[in-house]
Amino acid sequence: MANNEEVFKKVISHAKEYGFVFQSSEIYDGLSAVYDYGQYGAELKKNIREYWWKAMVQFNENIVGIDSAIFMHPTIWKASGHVDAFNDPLIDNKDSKKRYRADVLVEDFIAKIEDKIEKEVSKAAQRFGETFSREQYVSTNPRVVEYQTKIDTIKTRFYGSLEENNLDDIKLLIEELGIVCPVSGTKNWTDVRQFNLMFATQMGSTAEGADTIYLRPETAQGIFVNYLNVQKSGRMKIPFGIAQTGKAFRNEIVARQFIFRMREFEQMEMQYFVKPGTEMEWYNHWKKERMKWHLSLGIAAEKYRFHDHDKLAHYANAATDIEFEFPFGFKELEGIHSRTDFDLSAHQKFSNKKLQYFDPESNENYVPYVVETSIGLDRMFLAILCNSFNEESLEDGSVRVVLNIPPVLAPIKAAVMPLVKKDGLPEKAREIIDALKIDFMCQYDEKDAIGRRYRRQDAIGTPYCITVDYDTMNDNTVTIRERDSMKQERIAIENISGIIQSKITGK
RNA sequence: GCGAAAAUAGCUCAGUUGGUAGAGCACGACCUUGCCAAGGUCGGGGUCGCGGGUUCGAGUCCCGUUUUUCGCUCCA
Repeated sequence: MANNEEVFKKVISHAKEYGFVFQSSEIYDGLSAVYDYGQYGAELKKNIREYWWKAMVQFNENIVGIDSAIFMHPTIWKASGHVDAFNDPLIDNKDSKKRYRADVLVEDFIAKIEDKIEKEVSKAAQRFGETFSREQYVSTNPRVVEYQTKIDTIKTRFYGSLEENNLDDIKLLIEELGIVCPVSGTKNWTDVRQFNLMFATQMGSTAEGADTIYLRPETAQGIFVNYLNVQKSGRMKIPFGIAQTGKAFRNEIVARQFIFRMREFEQMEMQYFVKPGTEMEWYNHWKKERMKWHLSLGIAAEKYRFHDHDKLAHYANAATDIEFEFPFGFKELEGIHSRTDFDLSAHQKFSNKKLQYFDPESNENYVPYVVETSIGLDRMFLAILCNSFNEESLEDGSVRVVLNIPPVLAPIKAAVMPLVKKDGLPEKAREIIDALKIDFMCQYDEKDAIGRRYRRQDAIGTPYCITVDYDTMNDNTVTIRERDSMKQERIAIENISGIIQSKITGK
């Protein structure tokens, strides 16, 4: 594991040194858990996005892509459950280092008092037998009344403070009640803090007219609220899918592990709308399809695994993660969720608009069920980077740092270089790259010894190097050197483009 | 958020009991060589993460802070 930590550090510094990923705002000491993509990172990221888009949208006639706005109507986040579900006051115990929801601690405390009441009630019930009236008992027995009063007082104060956002008083209440941490048994609490995982901003240019709106914490809702627009304007028939890639924002409490968990990140999501009752069939279909997509990149199958959820989120009736083995362990890369009609029904309710689909086959109206595939683009980027990074020991004892990026994703597809910087070789190489760069990202390099230039390309994962030598001047052939094998082949200039194309696509 | 470690040139690092900032690589120019990285000459680049303190004097000691990595925690 210590070894893996080393590897991860090397990947991170390689990413910076070679222009893949930079810390955001670095000259101002950086901004926590925000990163920028550099010249090669932006290419790699774009290529991953395109590879996904092709597999989902271009290759599936019944899936279309959209691009919805990051800003959305605030009520959308009430309907989706994000406002309520992620607005909890949290408190930490300093001794056990456990974090609790303050409301849960208080509710648990109240539950204990209620237990006491129940004990009193059941004792009394035994004593009085059939003549026992619970209602009368709890309203007259002084001890029970006292308990009940205490509960009411706590509740009034707690929810009052919560309403006023008076977090100090919530902490005071917890201290006054003598609530202890179930793990450490101590009352050594931090202040109560409110964590809202959504970023808020103001829309409207005047202060009094401004409304709070949120930066979307997921891209899925943009698809749900547009599903009828797309269905009608695109004459889509169920089952059909809507795909989207785009930025999402989460105010993570702890954001770490390089670009694995960032506050601003990019998702690639597809929502598949199906007839209720068929969702499990499609859930299994997409589970299989998505794993196939990952394996199509030539990454070892052992690096991947499914992790089926036992505990399901409020919107799902089945869920699994595709996990990838990062240097820091198997972690979620993609989620596949059967979201039922939770989202569409919620939007139907909150918007007062019918979001039903008329099924011409069965002649019925229904709210479709949704199966979602959702992959983190940045995580995929990190997976590719970690998986590609290699320090190879060569036969001559030297070490070669190489990124074995799948050619289809490589930022630069080919480098063109003259063997020497004279005798017309640079001009010839320029001619070649000028033709080649119309179809491929290419790079020209004439500085330093040729072997060194090859190694520079290895470090950024360029799969092919085209070298112009003295033979080129006579017979219009060049050598093409392959990154992984370091083998060279002599080919005609006119065939370069076709050969690179076929190697990249594997056809 | 708690705890641990780290931060010196673009990168990797050295810097002695506190005494005026170094190396290799990389980068730029020129010369030389020419198929798997490190030939020669010259050159550019650092207020040692930031802010305080102790001291005649701080990269070095102390405090705070920021960022990163790790453990715990959290994770729609």
